Amino acid sequence: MDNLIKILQSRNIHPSYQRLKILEILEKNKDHMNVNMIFEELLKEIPTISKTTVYSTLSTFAAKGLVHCLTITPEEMKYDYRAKPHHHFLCTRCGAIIDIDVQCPYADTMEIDGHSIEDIQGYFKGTCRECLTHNKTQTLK
Amino acid sequence: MDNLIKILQSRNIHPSYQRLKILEILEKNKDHMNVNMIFEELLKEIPTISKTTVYSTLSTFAAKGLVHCLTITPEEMKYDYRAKPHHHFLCTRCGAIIDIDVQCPYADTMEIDGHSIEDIQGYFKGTCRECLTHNKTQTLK
DNA sequence: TTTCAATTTTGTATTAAATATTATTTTATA
DNA sequence: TATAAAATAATATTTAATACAAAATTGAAA
Ligand SMILES: [Mn+2]
Ligand SMILES: [Mn+2]
Ligand SMILES: [Zn+2]
Ligand SMILES: [Zn+2]
Repeated sequence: MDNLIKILQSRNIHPSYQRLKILEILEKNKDHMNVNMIFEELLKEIPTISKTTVYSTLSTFAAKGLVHCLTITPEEMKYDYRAKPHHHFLCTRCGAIIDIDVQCPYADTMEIDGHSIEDIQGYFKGTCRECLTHNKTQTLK
Repeated sequence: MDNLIKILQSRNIHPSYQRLKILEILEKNKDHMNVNMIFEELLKEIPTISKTTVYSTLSTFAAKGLVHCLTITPEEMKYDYRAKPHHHFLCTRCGAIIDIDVQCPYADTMEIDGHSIEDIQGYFKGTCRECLTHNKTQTLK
């Protein structure tokens, strides 16, 4: 927990109880959670938590570079808490979002066609390995 | 217009008046329009057009591979009508979405980590060339 | 400690993209 | 022409995200 406090302080984010709990949840489930998943987890420990706080905290985290925002699905934002930049695969059958460690030739580039790059997101979409082998039928839009 | 009919027929899409007009708009403004932009354009020629029709038509076009769906912004879906696959740059200052012709090493790959790829989307985000030179101040979220 | 401003959290209301549902219109076919 | 299927339109609903204001908490000055 002391570790989490330092993480927030190093980014000039006041380590409130709510923010620490949200960071803890992101650390624990290193997946690609949406606001509702985080909110539901929080409810277990902070019954008074407000969804507005989750939105505002994630917005703060994103602004300070603590989390990355994924728009891989059109429904809602997914939040990624992982140090190394990486790409993602979205399975259109089961909805899984899988980390892809590709070596993007622009990963270390700060500029492209004269535009200054601050973030790179690579989205691969298709059918995941699991679904291919199990030959599942359900297909997401 | 005969050309547009053939495009739809070649993909087994019945060339209704509404669909042809939507395709025409997509051809004319080869940009990255959202449903509302297309709807507003349509209203000029088809005052009775329904937004539901725009949604359903674009959904059909996407299913048949006529358009590509971009989730580069979290607000709403953008539709891309261009033959060659390409990547995109989003300027977080002015909101411009610019085509990027990068040579992605996975562009011609159909598989990654055992997952079958059907679509690849590369999103670069930052400050566009225009904004850099004009040093504009407004910043989008 | 007390006071007070700034920050953070919460509750509520609102916005708007997207979908669902049903009715109407158009098209194709027997 | 009659009928079924497909496409369009109108309306209602859902829900992620934001806006706004009130309440609570924090931190520093007095
Ligand atoms: Mn990830
Ligand atoms: Mn494009
Ligand atoms: Zn899958
Ligand atoms: Zn710009």
